[in-house]
Parts: sequence; structure tokens; C-alpha cells
Amino acid sequence: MSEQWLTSEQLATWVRLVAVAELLPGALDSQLRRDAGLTHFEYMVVAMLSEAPERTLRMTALAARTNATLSRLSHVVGRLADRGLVERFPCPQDRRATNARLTEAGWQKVVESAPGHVANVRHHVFEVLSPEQVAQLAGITDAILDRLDPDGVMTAPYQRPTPPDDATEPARPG
Amino acid sequence: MSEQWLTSEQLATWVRLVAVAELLPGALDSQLRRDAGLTHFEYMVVAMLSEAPERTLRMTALAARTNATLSRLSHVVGRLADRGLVERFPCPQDRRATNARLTEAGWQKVVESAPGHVANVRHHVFEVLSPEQVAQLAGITDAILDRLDPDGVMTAPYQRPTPPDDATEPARPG
DNA sequence: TCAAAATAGTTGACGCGACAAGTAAATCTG
DNA sequence: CAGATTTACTTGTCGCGTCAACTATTTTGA
Repeated sequence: MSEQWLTSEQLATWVRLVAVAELLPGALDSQLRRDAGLTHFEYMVVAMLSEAPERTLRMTALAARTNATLSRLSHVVGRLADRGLVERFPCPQDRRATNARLTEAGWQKVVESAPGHVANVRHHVFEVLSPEQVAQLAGITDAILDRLDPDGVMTAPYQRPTPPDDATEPARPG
Repeated sequence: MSEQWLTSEQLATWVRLVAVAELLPGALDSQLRRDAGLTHFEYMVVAMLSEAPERTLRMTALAARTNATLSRLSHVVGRLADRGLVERFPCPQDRRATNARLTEAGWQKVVESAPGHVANVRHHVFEVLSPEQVAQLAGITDAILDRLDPDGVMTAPYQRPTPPDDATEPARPG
């Protein structure tokens, strides 16, 4: 049981992983801040809404898609609502619940900011990785997320916001 | 030039990578908060000091080793000093500079909190990855950091805090 | 059927980190 | 060798996120 410490390979890998986890969010934030006036988290919120049917999601579902606590999401959606990018309304089916819907202004914001963001992601990540490395990274992050998010909250199945009664499961891009 | 969007493989990988970058810091923070009363960043600060000769580093060198801005580090070291874990004193060689030194209490804090932290890292990362995946991850994070930190700030060479005049380059664990 | 528990979300307070501005010492330059 | 620039921080402010507490519904279960 020399399970007390890390091997030097593990340590070297760990130092780098921590550095990425520390620096990547900042890099995403600063590009989006500068070009779109959004934090990366705010971008994720409006982007997830933009892909949902009726551009609407329940807070809990939106929290799952953005890896956030309900509290954090509530604060952020409140601010986005103040800025007119999102609107909130009570869910008719469950009066405890709240739906968040992207406004037209919010949709425009997504449309105009997505290309720059994607370019930034490509620049920082996919341009420097080989296709094999991308596949490896998928496997690695998969394994880590299994531990980090054991209940699979962030891969929660789609929850219809205000069911139009029929329809099949919509596509989930991501 | 279909360089506008990501392939579906890239997108799936990206979503997971972002989730890891979002959730990992929280997992590290909460274990250390609970068991040692330290944030992960505070832990890194005292851990880096504990490995330095004389348990002392200049602020700039410490910032490089912890992937932080000088401003952030200055605030955190100030708080750690208030708590008696670290002390600051002017660098004799360069009167612009400040040295941070780990106190005995700070050293004790590192000694008592390191095993739990390492166990947590093993639990969340190395227990779920094969040795091949660890090697792959090292390559991947290396490539990404090249872009993220082009000037290699965080891999800055060791800077002696208060040179005892002779001596060879000390070991750098990490 | 009705109380207890779980679910869904909001709110307020507080602490940390980013940004901008400021200080002071060292270094470069004409 | 004096002014200008760079380096090395520090400090104040402001915004965001976490935590704990709270409200309001829905569900469970004796």
C-alpha cells in the first residue's frame, strides 16, 4: 500500500491538469467578456436555451446542462433577465417550478457571439490536439466525470418545459 | 474552410472538458475546506512554499508556481499572513520584491492536510485512469498549456529567494 | 387524509478574484 | 547621470458564487 503519494508521472500530469483547470476558464471568460459582454457561464446559459425547444427550459434542467447549482443559476438568470436576454415565467404543470426562456435579444446575442467563441475554443484546444488526442481526451474526461458527478446530473435526460402534448425526443447537440 | 463549427466528436469532448474544468476545482475546494480550512488555491500556495528552499519564495515566483496573478496572490498571502501560516518580508537583494515564507504553523498545516488532499486527487483522477490514459493526459495538457500559457509563466525556472551565495540548483518536484 | 418529507427555487450575506490604479525601486537610454 | 520605462508588488472596488436560510408547492406514507 504505497497509496500515500503520487508517482512522479502522476504528479507531473496532475500539475498540468490543475493548470488547465485554472487557466482555461479565464481564457474563455476574457474572450467572451471582451467580444460579447458575457461570462463563459452566462454564454452557456443562453447557448443551452438557444438549443432547447421553444428556447425554454426549467431551471433545474438548465442547471444540469450548465453544471451549476440552482442557486448560482438563479442569480445569473436574474441578471440576464435584468439585461433583457432571458425571461422567467412559472411552469404551469408544476407551480414550484420556473421556466427560463431566451428572448429575441438573447437569441441575437447567441447568434452574434457563437462564432467568436467557437473560434476561441478551436484555437485553445482543437488546433493543438491531434484527432487521436481528442478521442483520448473524451475517454479521460468521461472517466473523471463519472467520479466527479456520480449521479450524472449533468447528463440528465431532457425535461420538457411546457409539453405541446405530442412530439418525440428532440436532438441534444452535445 | 469549414472552420466555423466543431465536429460532433469535438463538441462532445468539449462539453466534457468544460464540465471537468468547472467541477474539479469545486471538488478539490470542498475536501480541503472541510478537512483543513483551506481553499485549493491556498493549499497550493503553502504546498509550493513547503517545497522551496528555506520555505521561502518571492511573490513572483510563487505566483508562477500557482498559476496566479500577482494581485490574487497578494490578497491570498495577506490573508494567510493574518492567519499566521505565512510571513512576508522585503527581499534584501531587490527592495521592490517581497519574500513569502512559510511559518512553523503553516508547515504543520501542510503536513497534516497533504495526505487527505492526495487521497482526494487519487480518488477523483488517478483511480479512474489507466496508466496509458495518464500518459495521454500529460501529452494533452502539455499541448493545451502551450497555447494557454504561451510565455510558459507557470514553468518559470526556479528563482532563488535569498541566495546563500554558493549551492547548485535545487530539485523541483513537479 | 393529513402530516412529514422531498422538491424547486429564491434571497441575503459574505468572501474571493479580476480589474484598474497607485507606489516604489531598479534599469535602461540618450 | 537624469529622465523615462520597466518591474514588482499593493490596495480598493466591484461582481460573481457559495452557503445557509427561507418559502412554496408536490409527493409520500402511516
